[in-house]
This record gives sequence, C-alpha cells and structure tokens, in this order.
Amino acid sequence: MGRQPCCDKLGVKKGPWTAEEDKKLINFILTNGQCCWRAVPKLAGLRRCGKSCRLRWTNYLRPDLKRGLLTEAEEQLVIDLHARLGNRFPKDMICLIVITSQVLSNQWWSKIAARLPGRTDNEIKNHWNTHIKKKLLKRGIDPVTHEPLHKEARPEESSSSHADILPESSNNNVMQENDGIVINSDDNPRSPTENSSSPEDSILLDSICNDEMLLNSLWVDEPPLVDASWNNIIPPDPANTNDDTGYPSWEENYTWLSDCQDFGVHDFGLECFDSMELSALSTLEMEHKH
DNA sequence: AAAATGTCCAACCGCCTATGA
DNA sequence: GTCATAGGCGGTTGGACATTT
Repeated sequence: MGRQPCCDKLGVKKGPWTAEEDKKLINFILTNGQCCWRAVPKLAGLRRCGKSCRLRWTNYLRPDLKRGLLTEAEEQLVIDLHARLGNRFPKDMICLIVITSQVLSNQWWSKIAARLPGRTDNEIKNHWNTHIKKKLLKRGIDPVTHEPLHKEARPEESSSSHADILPESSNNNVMQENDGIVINSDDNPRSPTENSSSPEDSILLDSICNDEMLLNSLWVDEPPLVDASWNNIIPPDPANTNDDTGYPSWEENYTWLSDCQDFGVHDFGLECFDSMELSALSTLEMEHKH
C-alpha cells in the first residue's frame, strides 16, 4: 500500500495561489523565518498543505529569485552542467549511470540550480524541457547523452568517451563544438562568453566552466559557490551591487519588493527589516526616482 | 473573428532520503 | 533495527496565453 498523500484533508485548497495567499505566506516567512512547513499553513492562516507552501515560497516568492527568462549564459551553463553531470563516468557505465541516477540520485536539476543563483530547479527543469531540449534536437544532439543523434554517419565517435568530448584542458570550448556539431545555445556560433548577455554572466559562466573542482563538487555535498540563503539579509554596499557573484543585485531585489507594493509593502512584513535595511531601501527608492 | 494548435510554466504528484522516537 | 514523519526531489499535468489557420 502506498503512502498516503500529505494533503488529503478536506478543505485544503489546491490550484493557483491568490495574491492574498501570497501575501499571507510572505508575511509569515519574513516575520518568522522558515520553520516547520507542516505548521506554516495553520500559523499563517492558509488553507494549503505545507508542501504547497514550501513549493510556492521556494519557486516563486523568495525575494532572491531572478525573474524572467534565463540568459544565454545561464542557458549555456545549464547545458554544460547537464552534459557533465551525465558524463562523469566511463562510457561503458553511462547507461547504468543514467538509469541509476534517475532512480537513486535524482538531483540533477537541484545541483544545476545550486550553481545558478536566483534560479530554481523547477525553473531550470522547465526551461530545459521547453527550450533547451528543442535546441539540442534541432542541432542533432541527443539531449540525454549529449551525443550526436545520427552516430552511424560518424563511426569514429563510437570509440570516444564522453570524457573525450569534454576535454579538461579546453573547457571554454566545451559547448562550442561537439565533434563538429555546434551545440551552442544560440544559432550563432559564438563562444559562451560571447553569448553572455552581460559581463556578470560571462564571469559566472567562465568561472564555473573552467573549474573542474567545481564540477567534481557537484557530486558531493558541498556548499554552493554562493550561499543562496537570504535569511541574513545584509544591506549591500552600493558600490558592490550587481557584482560578479551572479546574485540579483540589491536594486533588482528592490524592484521586486517594490512591485510587491501592489499588495501593500508593509503587509509583507517588511517591518521585520531593521532600520538600516529600510534606510538602504529608501536610498534605492530615491535613486530610482532620479 | 473564430477555431485550432502550440507553447509555456506554476503547481501537483508520487517517490526517496534523512531524521528522530 | 524499525517505523513514522517531514522535507526535498524530478516527472508530469493542466490551464492560460500566444500563434496560426
């Protein structure tokens, strides 16, 4: 007998979240922090299951989330990491690894998301399924194995391992060419760096693509390069905003929070910020108006 | 203008692991 | 060691929106 669903209680609401529910959840989390998710709905006055609250918060409401489509650099990074995560073993083991990774360690998306600050695993997974998969197929690349689809036309490839395809010494070129087939995220055969939509993206991509230790760390429980936690919100040094951490800048976050004023920003529990944080917010608001 | 089709993504689902009793 | 539970994960779905016919 299977496990009982966690939300089979009568009266538990499903479906899209309303602005009012969002407001309640944000207010509760900002005031009390993330605690026992099971208790959150009751304490926050929501008719949702805890799991639904956690998902809503994690995938949509967290202030440190970037909004909008993935940049080309981010997309390229996702492809690169996906290829490497699926190709960290000798070829003979690939099938086994693909299967076991699905069964035993289904953490690709979360691992990848951990390297993309402000992005969620759900977002990356969706983007992969809707955009990247199609791009790779269009270019004749198997999105699962990252190998050319029509191998019979390229018999010499059968002897090359995935590791060969991804030489350690030329990681910058990893996604530019795959046995002659360009698998860049764009139709333009540019390098990942050139694909970057911003210098910050370039730095992010380069630093990760060039760091084999980083890729190894994806297979161990190592903290991400950037701690995505926002629990300890620190007022930023204005000179350091939008730096090369890949984080959304404070200003971007401010924009998000500002957007929340549609609901009434104080209703979001922003009073939990101390005076210094509010001061920084006010400063940015002034700058926005200029 | 209306219907059909395609695309996107938020949310749900079921399974797994970690943890504590 | 066993069991119950919470949290976390990837897969999948369904509805809203966009595009095409």
